Amino acid sequence: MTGGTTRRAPLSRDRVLDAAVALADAVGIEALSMRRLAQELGVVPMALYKHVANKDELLDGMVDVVLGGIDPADASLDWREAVRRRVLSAREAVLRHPWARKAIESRTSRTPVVLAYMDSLAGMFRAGGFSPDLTHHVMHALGNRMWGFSPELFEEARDPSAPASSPEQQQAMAAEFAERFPHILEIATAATSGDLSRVGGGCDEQFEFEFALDVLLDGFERLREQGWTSRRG
Amino acid sequence: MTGGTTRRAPLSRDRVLDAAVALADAVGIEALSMRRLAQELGVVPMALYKHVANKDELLDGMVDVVLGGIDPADASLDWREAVRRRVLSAREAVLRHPWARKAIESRTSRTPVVLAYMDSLAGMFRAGGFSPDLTHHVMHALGNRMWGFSPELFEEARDPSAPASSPEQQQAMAAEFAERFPHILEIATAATSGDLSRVGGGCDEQFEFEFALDVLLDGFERLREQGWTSRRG
DNA sequence: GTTGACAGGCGTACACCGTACACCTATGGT
DNA sequence: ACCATAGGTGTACGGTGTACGCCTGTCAAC
Repeated sequence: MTGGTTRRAPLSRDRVLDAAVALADAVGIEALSMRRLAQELGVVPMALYKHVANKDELLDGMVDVVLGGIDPADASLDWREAVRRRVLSAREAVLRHPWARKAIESRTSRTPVVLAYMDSLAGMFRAGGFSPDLTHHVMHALGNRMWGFSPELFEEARDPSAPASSPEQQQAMAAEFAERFPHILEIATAATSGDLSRVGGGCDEQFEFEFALDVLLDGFERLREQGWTSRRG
Repeated sequence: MTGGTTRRAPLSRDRVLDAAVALADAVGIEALSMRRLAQELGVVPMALYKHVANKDELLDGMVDVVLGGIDPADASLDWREAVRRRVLSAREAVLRHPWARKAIESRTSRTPVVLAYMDSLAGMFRAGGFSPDLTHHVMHALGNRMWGFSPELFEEARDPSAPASSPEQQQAMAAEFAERFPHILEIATAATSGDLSRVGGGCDEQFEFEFALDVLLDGFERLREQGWTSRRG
């Protein structure tokens, strides 16, 4: 008899990918191993290789899953709002998974999902009156902003396992920091409205992201109006 | 007697770091292991641990070595040219080592070298009349452009080990591509002045980089003139 | 039915990784 | 002359990705 305990549902590429995403969400990308993933699926490690060629392909697939969460394009909007929303939607999708950023950065392959996203973005510029030439360059300029992140420069990465230091040590370190990196201290102060106890609390990354995005979009708009072209030489 | 063969020069943190950089240059960052590095230095793997705490610290140190190649700041320039040169110098330093980009992206720690670079950049904005507030936001906006790269979206990553496909297959793939990603095809055509055989040859990454950088710098300049402030609420 | 191909899960094995721990030894200050 | 110590050694452990061969349940063709 086959019954008793219901037979485990058979694996599939999608099931493997979904489980990998869930596992990475739970334990982090660096703790995601083929063995651990197999265990999670109640299966022997080598079974996974019937569904993904190797770990790199697994990671590519996981990225595709994340990117699948990006909102579809809305054709009724003007180019600027359309691009803005799409990029911010990508950001949301990526930030839903803490590991996604690193995974996207480390992958270099262009899967069809990635190409489709880039294509729709390029289409928005074209529909908005951008020349193919200008579209090409602004796509480059958007760079990884397309994916909804840029390195979080001021992220403190407060290490909770760091050894606790005495107040005097902290004070000494703060003093040295102020001397060596006065400008960083200054802008950190500005960012926290002078409340230096909040420095570790981080800035409003969403605000910073939109700030940079809008500076770029403003610039693009101006270039478009001017009929900018790269004819160089 | 100690002579005969001259005794191997003793290790030091700097010697380890330099050897690691050279090895990564030669064999790539993913083939850089503690064991391989030790072998290169004619030493047993564990000997390295007297000079670096672990592999992560080794990578941090390597990044610092690379960043050491950035030109010093020139105080005689106006802010815009100063920032521009410094960022482009960082780009040069990073691109000298093919692995550096990935290494910088994967590290999250702020070593003193990194902080010093950020601080000098912030100082340029401040000296150019940017408020601490605006300086903070433009630093964020520069994002990884600070490090001289952004994801090379159109880099073909032509895999030479890819199986050769027949002309018919290639044609079929091209046709499918044109149908699924028409806008990408269009801007690729623009980028190569219509010579599609050059599509894989890549764009002028340096041009694209400076394009984006200048759009940002233009935007920053305008915000500065307007006395922009983030007082939000 | 019977058969045979085959998709998919299993087990073993290998080479490699980072690094903890104990040990040895040459060096230099006292 | 002493001994602490910095720095190189050797062994060992638990992890990794994955090549290779086997076994089994499913299903189409006869």
